[in-house]
Amino acid sequence: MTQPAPSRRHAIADDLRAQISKGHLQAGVRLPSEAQLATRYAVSTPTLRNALALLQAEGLVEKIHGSGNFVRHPLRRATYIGGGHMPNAPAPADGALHTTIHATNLGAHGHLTALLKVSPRSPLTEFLCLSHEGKTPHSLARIYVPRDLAPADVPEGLLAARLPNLRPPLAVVQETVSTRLPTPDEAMTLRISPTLAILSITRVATDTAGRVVEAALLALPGDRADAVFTTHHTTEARRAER
Amino acid sequence: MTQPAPSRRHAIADDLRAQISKGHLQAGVRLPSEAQLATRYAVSTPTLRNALALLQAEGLVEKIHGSGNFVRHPLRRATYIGGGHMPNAPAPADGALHTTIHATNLGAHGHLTALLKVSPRSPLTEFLCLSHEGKTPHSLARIYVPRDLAPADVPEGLLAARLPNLRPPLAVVQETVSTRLPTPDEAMTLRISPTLAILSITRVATDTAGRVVEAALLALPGDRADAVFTTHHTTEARRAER
DNA sequence: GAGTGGTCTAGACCACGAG
DNA sequence: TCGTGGTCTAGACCACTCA
Repeated sequence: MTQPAPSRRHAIADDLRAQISKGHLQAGVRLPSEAQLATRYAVSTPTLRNALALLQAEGLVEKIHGSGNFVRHPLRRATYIGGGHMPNAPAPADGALHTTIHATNLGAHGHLTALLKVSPRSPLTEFLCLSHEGKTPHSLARIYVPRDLAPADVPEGLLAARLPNLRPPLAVVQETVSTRLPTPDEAMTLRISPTLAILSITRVATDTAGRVVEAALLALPGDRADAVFTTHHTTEARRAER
Repeated sequence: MTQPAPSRRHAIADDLRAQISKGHLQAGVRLPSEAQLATRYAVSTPTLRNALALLQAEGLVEKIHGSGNFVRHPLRRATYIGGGHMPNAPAPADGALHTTIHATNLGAHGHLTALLKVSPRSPLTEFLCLSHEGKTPHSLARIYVPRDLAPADVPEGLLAARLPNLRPPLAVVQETVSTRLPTPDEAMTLRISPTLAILSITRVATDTAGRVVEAALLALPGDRADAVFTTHHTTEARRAER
């Protein structure tokens, strides 16, 4: 009833998907060339490419121009833990996460002024954080901090270790989660297809005095990212809600 | 540097996008037919359709088979408030939300057994909730409750009013947010393109005795949905975290 | 340079929607 | 029925990767 279009590209995608999940096509292997696959399935090349585009949007296949189509490695899911505990990145399952951080000074502009509640061109420090698990990119974070709150003279090599400890006491952390297509930059950096949606998290941290001390823009690959938020309802909290 | 492919379809999409944002193409109007647009931009029909597909994936354009391409109405964003306060649906900006609920009895199976921590075929009640704001679908929720906790004899017409009040005291609410492509069903129901990612929220509510009293699977259109989670750090809570 | 994917064309045929 | 979008074809030409 809800299967009006068993089009060829879907049939081909289903077949390849099945072969991947059954292990006939193992992770990392190169698929036959598009021309060969088109011949095998007796379709034209655009149709076959259309089928591959479906798998690509699901994150099952990675296309590398001039080289071939590859079955992606099984996705270890990256879990972002909400609630303001994590400074910048999701925690990988096995802890083998490597983060590079690059700091830049700049002036507030655009959405940042609203997020941080500062005036335009007010001095900020941007931390650009890219996390890898092994060789695969795992998350991209842009963290903005008013410059007077930023660690001033920490060598870049030590930033990763120091950042988590440099934050003032927080009162409220608000995280807004949405999904969107990646910018070309983000797609390149995270090595995902430009057609694969990302999980976009905007985190605003406010200190006990009501000042915004951090705004973080996180981009997580949609094919392997979860964000988990746990709320504990104590009796008092439940009472307070009414 | 990051502009390697100013391909025609992107140029066309950019042009149409600009016309929409400038108001030259107003919300709700039908675009010229694909054949006419192809002639105007001097490209073939597949290329033009490719350009429209980009706008469709961004949620700017809605294609209606046999009828035409339409500029979508500006998206009032649907905001889901985390923390277990909302029974089933995001809150619309202006409160004009209409929800239809359909209840079904079924046995636990698949992921549901793990989510609800019950044995296979254990009796459940499913509430299928579809929320509309005006004529546009806003969210789709499938809520599963162990049958002995489900309201037994409430007429369906009253369910919407009763559901929020029927829940036992909660201890922990855990919400997992991810993004994925909609199933064909979901795309139909939410009236979104099958290529537009959705925000998928799995909410598991546990009562004070540690029993899972509800598992909810929510699907929100990715082009207009946000999920907001706010964490209040009291001094004691911060201390407890260490 | 050989082989791969990336883009595009010009046109065919089918399926859906509205009058 | 007619105009619309949906799918597909066969092949051209370009750009990238790797030996």
